[in-house]
Amino acid sequence: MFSIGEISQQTGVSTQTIRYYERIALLPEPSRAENGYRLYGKTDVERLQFVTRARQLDFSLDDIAEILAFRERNEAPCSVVMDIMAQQIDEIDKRIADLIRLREELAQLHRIGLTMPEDIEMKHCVCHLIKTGIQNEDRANE
Amino acid sequence: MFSIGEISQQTGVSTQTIRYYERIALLPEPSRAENGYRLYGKTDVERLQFVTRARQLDFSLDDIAEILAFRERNEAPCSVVMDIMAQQIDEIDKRIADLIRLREELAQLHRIGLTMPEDIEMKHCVCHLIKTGIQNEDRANE
DNA sequence: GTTGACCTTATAGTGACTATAAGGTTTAGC
DNA sequence: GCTAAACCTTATAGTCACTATAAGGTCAAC
Repeated sequence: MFSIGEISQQTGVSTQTIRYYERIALLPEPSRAENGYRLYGKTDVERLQFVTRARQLDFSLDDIAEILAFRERNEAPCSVVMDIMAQQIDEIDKRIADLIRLREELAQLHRIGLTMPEDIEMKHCVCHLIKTGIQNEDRANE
Repeated sequence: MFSIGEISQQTGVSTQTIRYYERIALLPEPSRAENGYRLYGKTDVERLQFVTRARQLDFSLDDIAEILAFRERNEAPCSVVMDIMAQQIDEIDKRIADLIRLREELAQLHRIGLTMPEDIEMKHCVCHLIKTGIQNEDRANE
C-alpha cells in the first residue's frame, strides 16, 4: 500500500491533482490508515496511470470518466475510445490549421512592422495594422 | 452615442464581454444616460475594435492592457507590440509542433486499435495501448 | 523537544469569458 | 392604461484542469 506522496512519485501526478481527481470522482475514495492518511493499492496506481496517459493524449477528464465508467459497468470501452480518438484527431487538425493561419498573419504583421516608424497614434505603426488587418493596409498602399 | 447593444452589434463582442472588459479596466467606464444605461462614443468603438483584433491574434488581455496603457501615457507601444508578436510566434510554433506530435500518436493508436478486439479488461484493447503507449506495445510484440 | 517532511481539509485563484438571477426601462400594440 | 418584448442594470456563480494558500495534524530523526 502506498501513501499519496508515493503514488505521486510513481505517476508524476502532484498530490494536489490526485486529491482533485478524487473530489471529482475520477478516482475512487481510497482506504485510510489509522491516522487518516490515504492508502492506495495497485489498481489505484493503474487507474491513475491510465488517466495521466489519456490526459497526455489530450482527452478531457469527462471523456476519461466516461471510459472508466464503461469498465466499471463491465462493458468494453473500446468503441467509445476509438470514437473519442477520431474526434480528437479532427479537432487537432482544426487547431493546427487555425494556428498555422494565425502564425502566418502574425509573421506578416511582424515583417511589415519592421518597416514602420514608431508612433503614439495608431495611424502609422504596427498597432494600426493590428486594428485594420493586413488586407486593408495592402489596399491603402495601392 | 451608442448603447451597449449597438456597439456589441458593430463589433461582434457580446454585451456580457464588453461589461467584463470594463470590469477588468480594459475599457474605461463609459458615460451614462439619464436612465443609467451605458453610452459609448467613437473612441470607445475604436478601442474595442483594437481589442477584438488583438484577441483574434491571440494576444492575452494582459498584453492588450499593456499596449493600451502605453498609448495612454503618450508613448509609442510599437516596440512592445513587436516583442509580444515575436513571442507569440515562438509559442505558436511550439504549440503546432506539440499538436503534430500528438496527432501522430493518436492516429497511430487509432490505426492499431482498428486491428484489436473489444475487451472489458485493458489488456487486449485500445485502452491498453493508451496506458502503455505505442513503444511498449511494439516491444511486447517482438 | 523541536525541526522538517509528510499528511489533512477547506477555500480561492487562474484566463477569458458565459450563464443565471432578479430587477429596472422603453417601446409597440391593443 | 395594460401588457409583452426587447432592451438595460447589477451581482454572482460556473466553465476547465488544475494550482496555490492557509491552517492545522502526524511522524521520524536528532
